[in-house]
Amino acid sequence: MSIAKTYNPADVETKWYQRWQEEGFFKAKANQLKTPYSVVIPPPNVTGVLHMGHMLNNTIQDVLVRRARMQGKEACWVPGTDHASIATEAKVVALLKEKGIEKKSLTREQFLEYAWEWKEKYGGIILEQLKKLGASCDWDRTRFTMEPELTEAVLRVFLDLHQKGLIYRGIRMVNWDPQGGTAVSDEEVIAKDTMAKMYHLRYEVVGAASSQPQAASAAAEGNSQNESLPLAADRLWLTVATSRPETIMADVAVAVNPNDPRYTHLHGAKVRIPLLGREIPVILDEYVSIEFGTGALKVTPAHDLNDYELGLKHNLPVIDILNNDGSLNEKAELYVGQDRFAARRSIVKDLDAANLLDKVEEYASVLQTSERTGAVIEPRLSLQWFLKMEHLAKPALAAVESDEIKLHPPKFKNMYRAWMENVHDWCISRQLWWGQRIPAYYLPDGSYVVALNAEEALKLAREKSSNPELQLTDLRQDEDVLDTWFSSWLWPISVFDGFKDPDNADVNYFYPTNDLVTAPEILFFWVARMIMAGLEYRREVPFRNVYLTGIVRDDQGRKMSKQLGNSPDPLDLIAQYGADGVRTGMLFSSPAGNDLLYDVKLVEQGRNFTNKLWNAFRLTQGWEVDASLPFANARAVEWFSAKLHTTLAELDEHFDKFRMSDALMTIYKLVWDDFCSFYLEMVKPAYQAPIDPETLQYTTNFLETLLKLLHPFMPFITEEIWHELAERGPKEYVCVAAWPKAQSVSGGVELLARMEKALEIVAGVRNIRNQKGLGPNKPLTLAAKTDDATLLQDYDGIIRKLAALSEISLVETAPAASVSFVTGGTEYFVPLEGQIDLGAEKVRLEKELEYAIGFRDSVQKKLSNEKFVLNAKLEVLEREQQKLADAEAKIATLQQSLNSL
RNA sequence: GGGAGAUUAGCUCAGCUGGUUCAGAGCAUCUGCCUUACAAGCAGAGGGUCACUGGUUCGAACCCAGUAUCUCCCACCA
Repeated sequence: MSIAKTYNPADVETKWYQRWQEEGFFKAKANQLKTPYSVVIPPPNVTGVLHMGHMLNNTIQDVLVRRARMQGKEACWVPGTDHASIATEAKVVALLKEKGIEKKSLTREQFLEYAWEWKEKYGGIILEQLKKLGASCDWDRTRFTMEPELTEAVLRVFLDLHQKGLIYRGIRMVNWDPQGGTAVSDEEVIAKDTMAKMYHLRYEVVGAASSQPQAASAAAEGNSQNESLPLAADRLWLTVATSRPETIMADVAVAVNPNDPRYTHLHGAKVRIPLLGREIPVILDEYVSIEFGTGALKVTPAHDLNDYELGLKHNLPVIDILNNDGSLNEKAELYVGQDRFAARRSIVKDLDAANLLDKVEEYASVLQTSERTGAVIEPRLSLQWFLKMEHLAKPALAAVESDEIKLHPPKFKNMYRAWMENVHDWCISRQLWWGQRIPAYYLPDGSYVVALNAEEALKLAREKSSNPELQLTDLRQDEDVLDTWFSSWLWPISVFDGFKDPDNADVNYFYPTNDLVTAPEILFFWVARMIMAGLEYRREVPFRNVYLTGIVRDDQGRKMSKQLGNSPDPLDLIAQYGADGVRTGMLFSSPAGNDLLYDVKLVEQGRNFTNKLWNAFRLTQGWEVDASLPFANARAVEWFSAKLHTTLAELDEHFDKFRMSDALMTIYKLVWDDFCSFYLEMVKPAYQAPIDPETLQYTTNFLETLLKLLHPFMPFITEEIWHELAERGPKEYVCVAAWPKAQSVSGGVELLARMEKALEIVAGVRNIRNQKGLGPNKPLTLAAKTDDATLLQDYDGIIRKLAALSEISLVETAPAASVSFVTGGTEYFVPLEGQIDLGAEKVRLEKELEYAIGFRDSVQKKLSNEKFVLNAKLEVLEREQQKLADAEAKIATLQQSLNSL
C-alpha cells in the first residue's frame, strides 16, 4: 500500500461531507435521553456570499457544535438566512436599474415579484458555501426570516405588543435616509467626524421692543464684524450661526438665551428670514448656549430634534421643506426640486451676493450617516411605528448583569449595560417593500385596526366602526414594512416554531439555546433584542453564552472589504489549503473579542498541521508487526498516556471558558511536539525493523484519541484517517465518536517530571552535537556523575535512542577531553577525544561558573534579609533554600570540571 | 463631550486571587541537517529594563495614582 506523502484535502472533503449527511449525523430531534445542545446561526443575508467574517464565525460555531455532539449531547445547529430588508431591496433596485427598470415605475406587487425571483435564484448560495467549510448544520431545519411561518410569528408578535400598548404610531423625529427613502433606527446611524462649515447669517430685526440706538450698539458689540460692513445704518441685524443654511426656509423662530445681555433689546422682537423675508419671532429659552456660535439659534422644528422640542415648548409651527429623497419641496419656496446639498451651495451664493452672509467658519462636527447606504441622515419629523423599550429592556439587562447570560469576553457587559440603560424607543417601520408589511388596516375614517390578515381586519373594522357593510376594499393596509431586526429578534424561538405552537416538543427541548456566536457590531441590533424577545415570550433567556468574535482584518489592520479588494475568496482558500487548514488557520490567533489579523501564513500553518498529522498516520501504517516481540515501550506509553490525560483536562478547561485559540494550540502542541517529536520517535522501530504488537496497539489507540480531540477543528482529515486506521462499522465515525474523558493517572505528575528530566538530557546532548558540528547520527557516549542512577536506568533506552548514544555510563570524575552540561543538579559528560578545543571549553565553563556564583549570592542576600524571612510564606522560604542548595551543588561540579581540564 | 478596554520578544497573544518562570507560547529570525513519516520537515539557538513616572510591600508585569499612546462604544449644542 502506498499513501500519498502529502495530505490531499480535495479528495476527501466532499466525500465525507456527503457521508455525514447520508448518515444523518447532523440531524437533531428532541430526545429526552440526551442533553440538548443547540445553536442558532446568525442568519446571513439571503443574497450574501461567504466572506472571511463568516468563515471565522461559523468555524467557531462548528467547533462548539461538533464537540457537543461528540460529548453525547443532542447537538442541533439551526441554519438559515435573513431577508435583510433594506440591503436586499437596495440590491434589487440596483439590479432593476441595470435592466433599465425604475422602481418607481413598478407597483408593489411587481417589485416583489422581481425580488422573490431574485431571491429564489441567488438566495441561499451562502448556505452551500458553508457546507464546504464543513459546517455541521441540521439542514432540514433551514429557515428564512420571510418564509410564511416566520412572517406569521412576526405578525403575531406585532399584534401582541400592540395589544399590550407597547407598539404605537406617532409623529416623531426619526433618522431619515434620503437615499434609501426610509426611516432607520438609531442603531443604523453611524456618526462620522468631519470638518463642517458654520455659516453666520444676518437676519434683519423688525419691531424690536426697544429700538434705542444704545441697544443697537450693544448688539453690534456682540458682532464686531457688523461695524466694518456697509450695512444699512438705519437697520438692526441679528447674526445667527448655522451649519445648514438651506433650512432657513423652514425656520419658525430665532431663539436667544434670556440671560444673554447682548440680546435683551430683542426680547419680544421679530426677525426676517434672509432672502425669504418671512417674519418670525425671537423667542427666549435657556437651552440656547450663550458661548456657542453667536448665541442666537435658528429654530427649525421639522429638521432638528432639539428645534422640534423647542417648537413644542413654544408652540411653534412645523414647516417641512424636504421630500423623501432629500430634495426641497414647494414649501421651501426657494430652490424647489434641488437636492439639499445643491440647495446649500445655491443659497450660500445668494446670501453672499445679498450681503447677508457675515462669515463662514470651519469647525469640527459629527456627520450622521446611514449604515446601509452611507447617505447623510436627515433628522426628519415623520409618522412611524415605534416599540416602547423600557419594559423589555429591564429584564434583559438583569439577565446579563446576573450572569445568567455570559458575554465572552466580559468587557462587553459594560457596553451592554450602557446601551440598555439609555435605550430609546425603537422605530420599527420602514418605507420599503421587501419585508413584512405592517398588519395595520385603516378604515375610511382614518382609524385603524391591527390583525393577522385582511379578513380578520375586516371583522375588527366592522366591530370598531359598527358598520357591518364595511368591505375589504374599504380597508387600506399600512404601506410600510417592519425593520428586518423585528423578525430576527425572534429567531431563537421562531426557528423552533415557538410562536405558532408554543408548547411543541422541539422548542421545549432546544430552547433556550446554549451558545450564540456573533459579531460585536450587532450586540444591540440583534443580541440585546433577542434577549428581550426571549424573556417576553418564553420567560427564559434565549441562550447562556454569547461569544463575540472580532473583525477579520488584513495584515495592515484594515477591515476586509470588497471595495479595498483585500479579502481573499474563502472558497479559493479552501480549495488551496483545505477546509481543515483554513479552519485551524483562522483559529490560531483569535481570542474572543480580538480582531483577527489575517495573514496567509496562518492558513499555511493550518495546512502544515494537517500534513503533519497525515504523516504521523503514514508512519504508523508503514510498520510491520512481529507478534513474537515483547512489549518494548512501557516507559514511552505510560508517559504519553499521562501527558494525554493532563492535556485533556487543560483542553476541557479552555473549551469551557471559550478560549478557542488556546484549546487549539494545546492540541497542536500535544500532537506536534509530544506525540510526533517525542512519543513516535521513542517507539519508532529502526529502519525496516518490526514493531511489537502491544506498542502498535497503544500507538493506534493514542492516535485515535488525538483524532477525536482534533475532530471539531479539523473534521475532514480526522474522519479520513479514522477510517483508514481500522475497519469501522456503519455508524462508527469520528464525527460521532465519544469525546475522551480526562482521567487522573496515578503517579502522573511524577511520570511527567521524570520524562522531562530525561528529555533535558537528550536536549543537552543534541545541543553539543550542534555546537560542535557533529552530525545527528555520529555515535557518541554519555557519562554521568549522578546520585539518581535509576533515572538513567529507567530511561536508558529512550535517552540513547533520541540522543543517538551508544552507551550511558556512570562516573566519579569527569572523563578526559569531554564536553559537559548540567541539568537538574547533575553533570553530564560527552567524551570527544581530539575533537574539542580545551581552551574554549574552559572559557565556557568559567562563564557558567561566574553566573552560578552571582545567582547564589543573590539568593543568599534574599535569605539574609530578616524581613523576608519573617514575612514570606514557608513554601517560598523553602523554595529559596532549595535554590541556594542547588546553586551550591552546581558551583561545586563546575569547579571540579574546570580542575579536570 | 462621556464611558470602557488595551500597552509583555520582530508579529499575534498567554501570564488566574502580587512570591516554583522577572517572564511564556505560536509564527518569524539565526545555525546545522534532504537522518527513508513529514523540507508543508528535523535538531538546536538567539531575542523582552513586561509603555513611562511615582507609590504601597520584605517582594510587583500583576495592587494604587498620574502621564503618554492606541482601540472600541455611546452622545440632540446649532
